[in-house]
Amino acid sequence: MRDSKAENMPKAFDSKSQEEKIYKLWEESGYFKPENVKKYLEESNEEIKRPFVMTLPPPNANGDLHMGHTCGYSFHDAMGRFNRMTGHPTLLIAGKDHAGIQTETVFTKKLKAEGVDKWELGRDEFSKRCYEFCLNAADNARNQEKRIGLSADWEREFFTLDPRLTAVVYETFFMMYKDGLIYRDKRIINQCPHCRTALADVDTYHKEMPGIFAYIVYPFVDDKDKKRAKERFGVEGITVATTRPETMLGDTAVAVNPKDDRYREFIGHKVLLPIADREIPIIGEDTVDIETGTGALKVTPAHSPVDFEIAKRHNLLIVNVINEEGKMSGDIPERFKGMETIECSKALVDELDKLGLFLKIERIKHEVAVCERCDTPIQPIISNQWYVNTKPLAEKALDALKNGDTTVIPEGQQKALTFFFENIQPWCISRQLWWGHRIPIWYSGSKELHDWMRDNPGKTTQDFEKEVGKEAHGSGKIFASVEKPEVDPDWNNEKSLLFEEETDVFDTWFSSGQWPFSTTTAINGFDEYYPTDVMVHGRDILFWWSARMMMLGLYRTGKAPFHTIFLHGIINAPDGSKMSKSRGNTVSPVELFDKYGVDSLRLWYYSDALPGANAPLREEKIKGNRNFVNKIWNASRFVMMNIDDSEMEGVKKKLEEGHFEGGRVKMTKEHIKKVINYLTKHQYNLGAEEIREFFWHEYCDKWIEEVKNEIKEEEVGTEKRLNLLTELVYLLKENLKAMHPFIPYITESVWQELVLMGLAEGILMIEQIV
RNA sequence: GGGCGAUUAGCUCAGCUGGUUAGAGCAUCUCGUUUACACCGAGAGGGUCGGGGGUUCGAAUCCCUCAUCGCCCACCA
Repeated sequence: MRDSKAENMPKAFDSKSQEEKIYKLWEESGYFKPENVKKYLEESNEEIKRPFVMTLPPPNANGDLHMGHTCGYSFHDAMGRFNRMTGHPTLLIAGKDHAGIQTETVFTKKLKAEGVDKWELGRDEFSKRCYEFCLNAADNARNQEKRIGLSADWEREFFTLDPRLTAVVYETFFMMYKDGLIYRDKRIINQCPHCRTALADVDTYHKEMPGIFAYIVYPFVDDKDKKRAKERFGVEGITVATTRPETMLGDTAVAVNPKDDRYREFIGHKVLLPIADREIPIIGEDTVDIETGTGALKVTPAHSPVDFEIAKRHNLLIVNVINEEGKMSGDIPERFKGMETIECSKALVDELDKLGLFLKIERIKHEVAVCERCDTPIQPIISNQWYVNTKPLAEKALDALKNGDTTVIPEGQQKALTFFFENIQPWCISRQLWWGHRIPIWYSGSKELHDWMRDNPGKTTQDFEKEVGKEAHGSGKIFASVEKPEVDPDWNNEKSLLFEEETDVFDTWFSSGQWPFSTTTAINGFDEYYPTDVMVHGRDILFWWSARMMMLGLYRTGKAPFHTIFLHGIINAPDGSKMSKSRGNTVSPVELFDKYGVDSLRLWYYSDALPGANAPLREEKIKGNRNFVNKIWNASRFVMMNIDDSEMEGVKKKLEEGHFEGGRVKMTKEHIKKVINYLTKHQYNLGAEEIREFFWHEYCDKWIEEVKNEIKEEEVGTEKRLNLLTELVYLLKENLKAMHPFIPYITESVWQELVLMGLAEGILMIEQIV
């Protein structure tokens, strides 16, 4: 250990070595656990308030933290530390996310590099190895969380696939299934041909891409119609315009607006779908825009959500022509089968041109939905998936927002969330992946049988056998259960009973949407720690995450999972653009930790990453904060240095007696009151400004300078000197407490220096701000 | 198309429910200090608070309107 003399303190605050040392001290103190905080409060006769609890967003287990993560954790930690220092046994639950699609992709690549094929390995072994991979890889992210100073209870950290959480997630699923809130449905879904899975709407985003607008003639069947069309339109049919010619093979109608004079008389008549040679009707639909294209809309129910709705209204056939891989398939001419959609589009245009049915092509730019993970344009296809009926859940969430059980900061985002809940759509929760929580469903007979029975209401398993040509080995009913069911009461058949297990996994958000109650339940602390207090994350995942947590939390517990959603700002690149790996403009937080120290970065987050704001990275500001942190170090060093060895006992005694009054004390007390107020109201920018302003310009620039002059003339050991020095120490300690939630490392480092000199005790982290 | 937000000093931003000469950090300039700290101190310059209109004794703050920018949601044959 270093000599406790202040003269031996280094002239500049060495953040890196101190951070390591101090974090270890905190961790070993045990005060990251609420039980120990409680014990401490009891022993020191402090008031014990209700627990303060936050469940933290789990970052990807195999990734690095980015500037957004560390921003969030800076806010979590400030809230946690503030509450811990004001009488609340505080629990921060951290986690690591299994991150479905992303991890499956990464791990598959990793296996490949090792010469292992995922399909040969098989699903169970893959999952087992991937689980281990995640657990091992999690150290990296965890160390980065610790580095930012996060005072989480690491003994209660969770991996999102932890069996204890899975149990809760399954329980929720069974309840919802029983309540009819979860159902299987055949709808248009967003299929990512690359990831080969269904995606929820929120998992896609829109991107402007070049495209085509092709005009194609669908000739009339009836000669009279042909003649009339020829007179009117110059061609013997009705012309449709489309951006995706390949979908025409799945057309089952042409829709026109009944108000459209050009086409009204043809409603109910038939055209011949070229190439497919299928007669399809002209139907009247008010939703068709007369102005767009030719005013005649080709209807492809299987591959367009809008067309699907039209088809439902008009009882149209649904013809699937694109499969899960984005390739042409189904009831189409052989020559197109297996083609990529673009290839097929070209081939069709060529053929149509030869038939004289292709009029023209326009080059356009349009917004295309693409997969959030891989940027591949999504294919809308018809598919059987699992859904959550979100309507009733959203209503409860809306109530919670309206009656103030949950408040969103900033206010504008509360409106956005309200709007989201008011217009909520069914939530597709099944994903065709291996990595995740397998949906606990067993199909009696087979999945195919079940889906066929749903498609053909009123028909029997015998009909299935006849029409599909496969044997039925079950009733087609569904059993929600983790373990394979033993019997199917509806199966009284001499044929053997077989069960097929659902292979799909849950959307990650279905499990992470239960985070506040799944984690508190898993630590047997639900009664004590739920509902939690504040949920902190970036506003980019408000609908994905907090919205789901509210719905599922209210459903399971009847209580909103948190009273406040605090959405910190988004950190952008210095030029104001989004940080992204593909742009190559990301900055690693670790780099900034090393360069300026953690406290400096934290302080910058508090002042710039405000709710509702976009914060372009400003290194000069972080540098300025570094200077402030160093100022604290040196001011403290100076105070300590000025106490002569012979005066030490006197100062200690006066500190213990604790009679402090006068202008400086009064001002400091008012200052601390302000800081508490700012922290209570989540105004971290004002808090950060306040502590900086006060410590630097009041404590350092005025008071220390004044005292410096006043003691210059004094003999060592006089009462006046002792009083002045003791007051400075006292005020320093009070300031350190108030500053600790913002900049924990420097304040604790100084506190520990004071401890070495016998001017303070214990650990600052647990000191109570009065 | 719908929603949300922004526009204040050279730059990045504060400024809560309207109230004395509009603030901070960084940058710039002047002076000082080298036994707490040059990652320092004292001080200075710099803004008709996007335009226009209104409410008010009083508006950066409330209302209307226009302009520009950003984000989100939905759709696009």
